[in-house]
Amino acid sequence: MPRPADAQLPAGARAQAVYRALRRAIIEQALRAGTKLPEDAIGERFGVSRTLVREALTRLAIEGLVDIVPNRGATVALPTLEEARDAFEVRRGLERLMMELLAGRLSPAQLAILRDHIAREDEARARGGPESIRLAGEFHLLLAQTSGNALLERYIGEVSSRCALILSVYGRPHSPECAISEHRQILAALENGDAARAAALMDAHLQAVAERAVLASAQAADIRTLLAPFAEREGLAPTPAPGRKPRP
Amino acid sequence: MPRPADAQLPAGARAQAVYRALRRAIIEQALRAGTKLPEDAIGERFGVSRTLVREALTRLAIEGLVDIVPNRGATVALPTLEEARDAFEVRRGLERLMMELLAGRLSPAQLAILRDHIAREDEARARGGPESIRLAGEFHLLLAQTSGNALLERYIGEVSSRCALILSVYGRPHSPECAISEHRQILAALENGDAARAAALMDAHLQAVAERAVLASAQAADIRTLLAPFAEREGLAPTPAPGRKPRP
DNA sequence: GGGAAGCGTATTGCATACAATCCCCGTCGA
DNA sequence: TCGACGGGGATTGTATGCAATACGCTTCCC
Repeated sequence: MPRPADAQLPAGARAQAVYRALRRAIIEQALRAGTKLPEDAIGERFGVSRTLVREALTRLAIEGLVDIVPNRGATVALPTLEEARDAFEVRRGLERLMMELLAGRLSPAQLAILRDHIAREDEARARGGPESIRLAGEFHLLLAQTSGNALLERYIGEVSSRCALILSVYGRPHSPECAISEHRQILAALENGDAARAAALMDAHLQAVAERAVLASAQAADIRTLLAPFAEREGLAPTPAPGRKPRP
Repeated sequence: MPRPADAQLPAGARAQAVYRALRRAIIEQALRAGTKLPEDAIGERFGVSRTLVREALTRLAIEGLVDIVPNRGATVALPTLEEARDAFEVRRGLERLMMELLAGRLSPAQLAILRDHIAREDEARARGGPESIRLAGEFHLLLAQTSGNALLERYIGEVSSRCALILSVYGRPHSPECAISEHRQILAALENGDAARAAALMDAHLQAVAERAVLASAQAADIRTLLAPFAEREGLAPTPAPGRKPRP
């Protein structure tokens, strides 16, 4: 049961609620990269003042999910290819560390939770839809939680969401980003306490995800695809749109 | 030349200025862990409204340099021993990654800058004073900048400042945190392109820093030392202070 | 017809006002 | 003497107002 709609949330929680709502909307691609995020409209929708919306947007900007240009407001971030590379590099470093911390230290209860999550990934994949993307990312976040290192958890969460955004820009639409079998293999290695193998698997896994998406688009000789993020960044639409209608 | 005092900074820059000022004050221990940070007083001192101060404090809270308790305001964070361990763990993961990225890729110009920085560390150490602490941390940040990975740079910066705060709580006062000779060795390994050796050196370096401080205090059987952060966190002073004077 | 300048509107940046909350401290009762 | 209770002051949480800036449109000139 979520919560009575008229109940006031405790102090400071409403800004965070806005933050989480926007964050999730971005990751699930309900708000596509480049979308403008006006403070008024968001505040109106959530029933809060611009102050709280600004706070949420600022946090998202720090995380790299939105771009804020002074006097011009916030938009859903459009990561460059360089930023994409950076994010995956850092992610690999963090997740390898995580494998070291986790290998051989998973309790049966933790194993059960992780296996259950993988099962839900399978379901979501079968059904299709945006949930699949989120769940795949959350597997990594769940591992981070299990590690017991709160800072690592925060960083993994940030970089994961950033990667999700990147995949939404450079990846093929709704393609299965994480091969779920790879998740299973990683979990097995962790269970066996084979830190080196887990790290190697994770490394390969992330490499594969990155390549399936970013490098794929970089290697695609199709100039239109390559230019897409730059065009959208400038607010340019492809030719089939002669006259822009502000709000359909 | 800094800037004419009456010149208005561009939009959005004043909040960042407050953020940087507070951040530096915390790292250099001008604001000790546990110190209260009232919005009014800070805003008055910097000539900005509470709005901007809040923005700065929020950012610092995200970074973990200040704690914000709803309705009770912000204080300079008092990291627990567990948070200290987490921070050093994550830092090791990030800096090992950084070594991989840097090994064998330093240009002569970059090498010169890094060597120059180490020289300045030596000077500051000789003179003593709080600058030494900041410079030691900035060596790592400088390496991150050199890596060309902006995200890594941000994370290393965050975790470094957090570690600096931790050392200010658990470390011996003004002890030389980073052995400068270790910085030299690391740089040499990077120059030679020996990624594995650089990573190992960095690992040992950070391990040493952590042990010189955190573990040292954890092993110290002196209960008073162990309890200090918890006491301060609760606003408790040791016995020699019978009546508290609010503002000397 | 194309481009530059000017105006009006929409939106942001920041400060401030008001309400809510908490803490300190004095008072009261056991 | 100790603890519970409650008022006053200080501080934060949030909304709103005003000024500044940028954008889109019209108009004007070449």
